[in-house]
Amino acid sequence: MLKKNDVRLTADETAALADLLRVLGDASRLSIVLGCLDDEQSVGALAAGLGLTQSLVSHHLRLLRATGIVKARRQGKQVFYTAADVHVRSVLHDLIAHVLEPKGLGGTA
Amino acid sequence: MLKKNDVRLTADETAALADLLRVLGDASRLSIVLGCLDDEQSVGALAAGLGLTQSLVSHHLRLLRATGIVKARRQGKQVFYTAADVHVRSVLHDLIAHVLEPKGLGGTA
DNA sequence: TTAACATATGAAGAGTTGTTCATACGGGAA
DNA sequence: TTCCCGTATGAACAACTCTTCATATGTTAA
Repeated sequence: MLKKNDVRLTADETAALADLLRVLGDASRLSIVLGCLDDEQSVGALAAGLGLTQSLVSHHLRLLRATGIVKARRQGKQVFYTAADVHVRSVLHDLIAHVLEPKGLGGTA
Repeated sequence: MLKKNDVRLTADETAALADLLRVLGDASRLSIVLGCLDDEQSVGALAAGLGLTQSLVSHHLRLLRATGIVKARRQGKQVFYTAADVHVRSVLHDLIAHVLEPKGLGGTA
């Protein structure tokens, strides 16, 4: 059982979490992650579907993969990306759920 | 009931979520938020407790407040900050829980 | 009023980052 | 082999951000 107000993370844990959040904290990158969160998507499909350059999507995917957010699978000429594991999906789904709630976060106030 | 793989956010919602994550995606700022997540803390107490400059903490708190992550209450000379609402606490606690799980996110792979 | 304390703010610089362009790599088809 | 398609990579630049320093604002006490 975990007491609610026990939020002490070590400096390293805090830094790691901050890194994760920073990587997700870009609109292009976040849309890429969401675009392949529950289904595999090729680089080209992501680029076309999001209206982004193929080069840009590839650059972002490299960082996302290096951070462990996304994993790749090659099939012929194409490379398919999706969430790296169930943790990533869970975290993102939770975040989305919170954002979609009434009086969501990130208000202009 | 929400189907699991329905993660379509509008462009605005995606941008808003990315903004929130970007603001949280800095180690200093994240530590400040965690430092006053469940209890009110004065600026000076946060600075001292985290080993950060008072000026830096104040700068970060301004951004955190502008983003709706934190709220302020003045009492005499001091200003006490804490999480803006239950949403923020919930999101952060969820994130921490996920990070603390075995084989957590943000691996070096 | 003056003085001391707590916080906020502005300017400035070093470092980082997102994007674009051009090009290279790699795989499949002919 | 050559050609085309899909993806990755490197360079370069503008834009942004974190931090520090100095100073201003606001509050309480004397």
